[in-house]
Amino acid sequence: MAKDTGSLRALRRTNSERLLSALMEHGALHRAELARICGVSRTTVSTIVADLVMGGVVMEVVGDQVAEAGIDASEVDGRARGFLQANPAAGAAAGLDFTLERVWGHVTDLSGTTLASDGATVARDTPWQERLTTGLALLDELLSKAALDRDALVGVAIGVPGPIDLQSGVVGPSLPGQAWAGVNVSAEFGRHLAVPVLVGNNTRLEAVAEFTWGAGKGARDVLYLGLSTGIGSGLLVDGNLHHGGARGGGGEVGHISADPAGAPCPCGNRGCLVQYASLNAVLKALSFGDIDELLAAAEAGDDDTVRVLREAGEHTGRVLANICNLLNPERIIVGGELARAGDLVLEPIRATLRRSAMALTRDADVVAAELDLGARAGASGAAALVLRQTDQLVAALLAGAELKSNEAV
Amino acid sequence: MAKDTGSLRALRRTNSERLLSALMEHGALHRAELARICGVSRTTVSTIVADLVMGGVVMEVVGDQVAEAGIDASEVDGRARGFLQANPAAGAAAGLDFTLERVWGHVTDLSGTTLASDGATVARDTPWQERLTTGLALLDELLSKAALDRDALVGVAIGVPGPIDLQSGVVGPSLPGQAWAGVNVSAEFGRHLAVPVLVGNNTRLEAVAEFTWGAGKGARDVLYLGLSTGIGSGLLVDGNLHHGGARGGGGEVGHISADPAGAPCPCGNRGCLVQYASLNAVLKALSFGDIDELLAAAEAGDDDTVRVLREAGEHTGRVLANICNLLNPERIIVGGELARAGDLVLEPIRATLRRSAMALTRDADVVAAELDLGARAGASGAAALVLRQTDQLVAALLAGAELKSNEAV
DNA sequence: GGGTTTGTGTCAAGAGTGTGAACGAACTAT
DNA sequence: ATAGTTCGTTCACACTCTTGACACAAACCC
Repeated sequence: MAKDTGSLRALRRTNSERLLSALMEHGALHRAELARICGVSRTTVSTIVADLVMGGVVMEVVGDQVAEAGIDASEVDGRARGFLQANPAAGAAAGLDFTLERVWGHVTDLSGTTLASDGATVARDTPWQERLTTGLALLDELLSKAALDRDALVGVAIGVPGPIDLQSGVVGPSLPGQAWAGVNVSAEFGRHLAVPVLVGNNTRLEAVAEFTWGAGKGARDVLYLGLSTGIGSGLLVDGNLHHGGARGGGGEVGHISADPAGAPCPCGNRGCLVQYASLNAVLKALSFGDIDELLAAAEAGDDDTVRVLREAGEHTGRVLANICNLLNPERIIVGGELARAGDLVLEPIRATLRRSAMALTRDADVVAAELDLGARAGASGAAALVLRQTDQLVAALLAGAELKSNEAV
Repeated sequence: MAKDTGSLRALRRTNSERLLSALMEHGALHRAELARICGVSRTTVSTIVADLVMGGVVMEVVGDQVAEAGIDASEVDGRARGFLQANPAAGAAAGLDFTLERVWGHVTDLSGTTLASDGATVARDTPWQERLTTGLALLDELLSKAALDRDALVGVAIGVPGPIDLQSGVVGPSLPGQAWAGVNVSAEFGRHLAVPVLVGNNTRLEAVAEFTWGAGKGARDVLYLGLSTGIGSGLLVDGNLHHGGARGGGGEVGHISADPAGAPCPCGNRGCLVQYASLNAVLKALSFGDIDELLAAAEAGDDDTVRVLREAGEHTGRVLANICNLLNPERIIVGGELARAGDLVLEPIRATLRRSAMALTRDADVVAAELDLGARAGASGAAALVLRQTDQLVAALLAGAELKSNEAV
């Protein structure tokens, strides 16, 4: 089979893809509606759907599931519709998120439902080869928990610290001692996995998680800001994730200068935002040991704490105002540990933004991240990144379905 | 005809589009090569090409034109190839650029060759309705010069000052007295033109011109900076023109703050870049009347002039460093009148950028705009914008070709 | 309750598209 | 001049989608 040149087969594949994509996007549909959406005849829909059901990619919705899917079929005249939906269990997406001392793994089905999620700690000085095997072991463990094997995966995404060069795919240096620096993560994991491997920066993956399931849902121009040890960001431009620029070095909001007259930063600039609004900077200014002390003091209304958080927010707001004038996002999501301070940091951001940005760009919504800010966010974002690649995903599913239907015959 | 639902026709159309796109991208190809590139059989290529030739969209390259197209067919064995190329005369693209006191029009063929280009002046207080008729008259005049009629157009793009709201398509307010404020330019021109009408900000269109034909050729992540009366910009993200954000307010680099402690700006911010690096600001600081005086003094080596230009460059460089850390463009193009000062302003930009941006993002090329910086740039960019929409363009050509081939029968 | 309306899903006939194999054409190398 | 190579075209064939017709199922109308 698979004489793929055949452009008549390509037509059928194209139509199959359209049908499946429509089902994944709209949830559950009946054949006639599907035909209208995709611009093909009901006949064609029926024949293709029969194949897809045979391949296990699509399933008929029966009985209670109809109500569950939130369809009211009773409102209209005519024959009852046979509803169809993409089979969430036709495949799985996995994400692995490597931070300095931890690996977190996350496996979801195609609807984004979490099947398994867990983490493991690693020593700071662990070389990347060892991290890789640890990550793969974690992945296999999660898969077995979910009663799946690697064949079920439609893709895997890997989160690492630091920038990823767009052309070479190699991770660039960021912090000294970055374990993955100089490694082509996609290629290395590709040796062990038979599916596409995507790579992204940790913070950008958190952003993807928010775009997909959190505060960024439905928006097309979003900036996610991660106020953590460092300050990273993820950017959604017209519905597409920004790739990080020519050498993947983009998104470093933490080293945008909030004050050109400020203190020098190791990066070469002066008055970088990290000096005012990173978790480290705030803790240091208040001599707190960790975020919980900070939050306790904030809740108690400690003046110094409120002031430092306000100043952090104001500096952040000034930087955001500049970004708004450049890109005019419709929504700004603030995440990272410091976002747990809530309005104490968000309100100063909003006020400064409204004061400093231009009339047309200043009304961006500034909202807190919705997803849990723990270690899981990056890994779930990685899985989300896989699910976002609808095209590849659909193609993978169809290839798999073709195999299965052939086996069946 | 044109029962467009027919998905078999869709297949043929898809293949026709692929063939035509390949021809437009690669220049000139023979049938076998075309088949290899598009993944279809030579048979199919032959039949489709026959139709396209009939429709006038594609033409056979004969005689001297072969050498002209830069093909050496002699190097290989086998039968001589019949080369094909997209017919540049199969359609035309037009751009109209409205500035405060001028309209400029530009008409090109499909290869981007200028067919006609001219301008007209209008009074500052002319309402938009009158500007519209002036523009259309100019367009018709240019078309008649080029011996074309409106049917030949595959699209028109309009440049206006100010932001364009993404959802509504309405021009937002910018300068007081902006003639187009509140107008849906695309819809209004659409009443008079039977082709797609695109709308863009003046500066962004200059950027498109540079991306397409000037200093931005071949790059995928580019920032164009227009240092003129105001400071605007155009942004290319991974090969796509940035649309200006949620409300079209993006790109306002001039109101990014270069110094939070600087003087207040009417926009609400402090120390905006326009205060240091706009043409007006520089002229005012040196008490010059126009750009020519400035350039003369610069060439004469006047210390004050050199200093002010250096400071303008340094402020610009600081702002660009922040943008580089956010988006990591591979190339930055500096245009607008002030760019005529050349290295006197570019070198300080480069030096500041190298000092202030992060290691990975600081090596963006900073180059001067290549195209003439006169009134023509915006209009030619508008035409380029039309040519960039390859999909729509190809679709329009095929529709036209189908008509013509039917007429022929 | 029965007839009508509306809309769904499937079947057979028909039209259109792309492919593969085979063939003639044209050019290079020996 | 001959062999080898590649190109462009022709024809039978296989495949896909559509159209029109029909059976079916629910809701509406009287």
